Amino acid sequence: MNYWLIKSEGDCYGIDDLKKDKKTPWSGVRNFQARNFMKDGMKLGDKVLFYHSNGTKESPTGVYGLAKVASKPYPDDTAFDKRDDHYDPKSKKENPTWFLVDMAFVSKFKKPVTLSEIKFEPKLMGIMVAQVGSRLSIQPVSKEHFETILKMSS
DNA sequence: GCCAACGTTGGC
DNA sequence: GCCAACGTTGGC
Repeated sequence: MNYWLIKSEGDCYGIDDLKKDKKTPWSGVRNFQARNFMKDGMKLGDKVLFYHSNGTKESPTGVYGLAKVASKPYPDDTAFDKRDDHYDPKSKKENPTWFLVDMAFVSKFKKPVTLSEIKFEPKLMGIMVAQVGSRLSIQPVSKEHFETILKMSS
């Protein structure tokens, strides 16, 4: 079992959207490191922290809930679609550049674990998402860090 | 809205 | 293969 953190702009596609959809293809990732985590690292059933970036005062940046990996990796079709925001002419159907997995809703936290709380918690020292300039949209999380954040959410 | 940090591109 | 320029992310 591996643990992950995925980022989404909360007002673009947030935990409530995932709750409504129950399951969604995590499309549009156009970063090689993030792709490799989905393609080679993620296994069915892996647990995932759902993080909202670009928060506001009303809904601050932080972890809002839990998801899980709900498929094996498969090609990201949005890369083939000229009209899609994430169209990538270099990705060919016969040899796709971009892969994704499905994410399924697990739970929404009663209260989010905000980025400032994450930075303040000594047990979370070194967690990637709290590091300056950490822009990676899919990050591995240690079991200890994962469980600490879960505890902080209740 | 600003801007620092980062990944990617492309000229050489 | 280097590195400057550019576009994007994301915290504030």
